[in-house]
Amino acid sequence: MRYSQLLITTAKETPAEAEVISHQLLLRAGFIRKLTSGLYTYLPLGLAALRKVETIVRQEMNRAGAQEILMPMVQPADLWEESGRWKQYGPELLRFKDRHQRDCCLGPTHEEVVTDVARREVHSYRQLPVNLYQIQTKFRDEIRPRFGLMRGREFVMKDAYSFDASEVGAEESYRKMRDAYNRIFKRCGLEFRAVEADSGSIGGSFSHEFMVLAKTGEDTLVICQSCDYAANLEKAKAAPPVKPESSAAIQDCVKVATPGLKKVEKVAEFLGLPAQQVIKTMIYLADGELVAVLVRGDREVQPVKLKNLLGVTDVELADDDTVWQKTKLPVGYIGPVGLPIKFVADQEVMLMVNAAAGANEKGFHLTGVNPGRDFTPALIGDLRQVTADDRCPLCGSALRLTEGIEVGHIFKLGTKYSAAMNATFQDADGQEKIMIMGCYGIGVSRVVAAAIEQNHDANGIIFPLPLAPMQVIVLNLDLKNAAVTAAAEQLHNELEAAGVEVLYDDRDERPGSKFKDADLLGIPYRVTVGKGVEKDGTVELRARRSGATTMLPLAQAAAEIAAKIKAELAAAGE
RNA sequence: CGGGAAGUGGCUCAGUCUGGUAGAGCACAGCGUUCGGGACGCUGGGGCCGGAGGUUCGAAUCCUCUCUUCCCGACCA
Repeated sequence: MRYSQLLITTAKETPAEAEVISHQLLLRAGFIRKLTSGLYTYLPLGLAALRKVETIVRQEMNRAGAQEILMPMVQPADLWEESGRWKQYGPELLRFKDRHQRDCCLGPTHEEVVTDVARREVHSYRQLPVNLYQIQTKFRDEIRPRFGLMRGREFVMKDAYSFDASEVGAEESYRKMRDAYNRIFKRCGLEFRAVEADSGSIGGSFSHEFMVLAKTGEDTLVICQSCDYAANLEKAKAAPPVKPESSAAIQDCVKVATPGLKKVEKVAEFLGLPAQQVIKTMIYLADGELVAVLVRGDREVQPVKLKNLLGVTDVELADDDTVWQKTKLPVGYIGPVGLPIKFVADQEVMLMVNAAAGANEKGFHLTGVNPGRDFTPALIGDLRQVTADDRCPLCGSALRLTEGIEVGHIFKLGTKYSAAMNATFQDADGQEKIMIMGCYGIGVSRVVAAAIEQNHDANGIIFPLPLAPMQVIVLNLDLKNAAVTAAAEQLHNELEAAGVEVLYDDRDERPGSKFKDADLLGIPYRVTVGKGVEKDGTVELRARRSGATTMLPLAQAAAEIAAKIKAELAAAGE
């Protein structure tokens, strides 16, 4: 490919609209252009990088036994009515009417359509298991698209769906996908972790997220320093609480005036107790109903855990006015003793002895509060957020918190959709049974952004070789010099003939501009053809990541580079 | 949707406070000098200053409304 004929404009300056590095570099390097909020055009090199990810994903999905199909992006409301999601799904689902006034939507995901495919096509256990996938543009009308390709409204996703005849089979399908995902992200050359995750609104019994480690990640991961435990902070289990030495005698409940002291720290200080001796009572709205949540004073409530314990679809912190209007309870002085609304407790709270808590009366707290004797929660569970000070729930070692970008998510769905939509098959025993499903997504376009977040320097992108839109860039430093130009053209041709993806910079630009652009684009190998060719017949090979340079004789250059690339891709798992 | 910021050639911005009819750098086109880490000179094309209304002799600038974009929160690949 000749640079002079490629549709690309690079920019020295960072566009004002881009905040994160991948967005900035994708724009500066001329890979993408914004149409409007959350919608991007992929220019040739941006598309080339996207295709690299698609190809790896496709190869590994096929290798894992999945079959590629392509489903419509426009979907009829009827199917969504069947699954119950027409009502459940929020405004993120873009709905519209066609000319016959039929309700439709743009597919944000394809459980409904694929389940419809399965129930029409699959009738016998002999046809199972089957795993169907597609690579397609999804549309989600995000509340706040941001960070360029990281969270667009339109994005390219690989979504796969497995159908099995039995639980055992479904678990096997899940395991296969998990293995495939590990291979995919390894082949992409990314540093990533598979973590235990919340299964969210898609529902189902368990799931893993694949996280690319990068500072700009929107998620926080909890990773064990010594064993394999890794989880999303939303889901990370707190190590089981240990019962403290109960040398102190059980005290009686005493009401103490604590005027103006609403914060746990203030109350603790006033009472001369550590914060962990205070019961913190938070009031949440769970699907619109007020629920109090008890955690130790030095802990934070993890809303996702709360949502799961309560079995509701949405929880949010209730504001003070709402609480007062509905219950006449003064926020800051609320506690479990005699609390008139439903309340639940973190498991740690149940081990507290002689704790302090709000008295449900403005300006007063109670001391000597003891769980069991003084209050009984409706539910008890792990509700608090894990911190860096916690220990691994599996092995007890230290934990590390780190940021990650979610690039893949796999779920064991069970029969949520197949039951609702009546996707059944006849089993070997002649019985009609419901298929067991799993679903598996990869944010293909997000992988491109994540790769850049993880691989860049002050000069631009540093693509891992398997994802690079071009593997080599050949710079002709002196177009007017016949010998140099002849050498550069020859190298370009030989590399292409050897199956290398090469961009030939034949622009009439000064060397400095060419070097800068080559760095910005992140092409892994750069070959500079300049005076050296005339002097001693050599060209300079430079690795983008390490900056290491080697001089190669022109005659062998193409063959050596081609071999190097082949070897490197093989090492990456191709 | 709540909170914050910003809209001026393709990009980065100045000009707005104190109204007088639009500028710089980059990019683009031409010519010349340059040529191994984003050169320089000259010339040129390109902007109804996001939109609508208002105030005024006169509005990029003041007022009102509106649209859009970006950032922080709840959702998610």
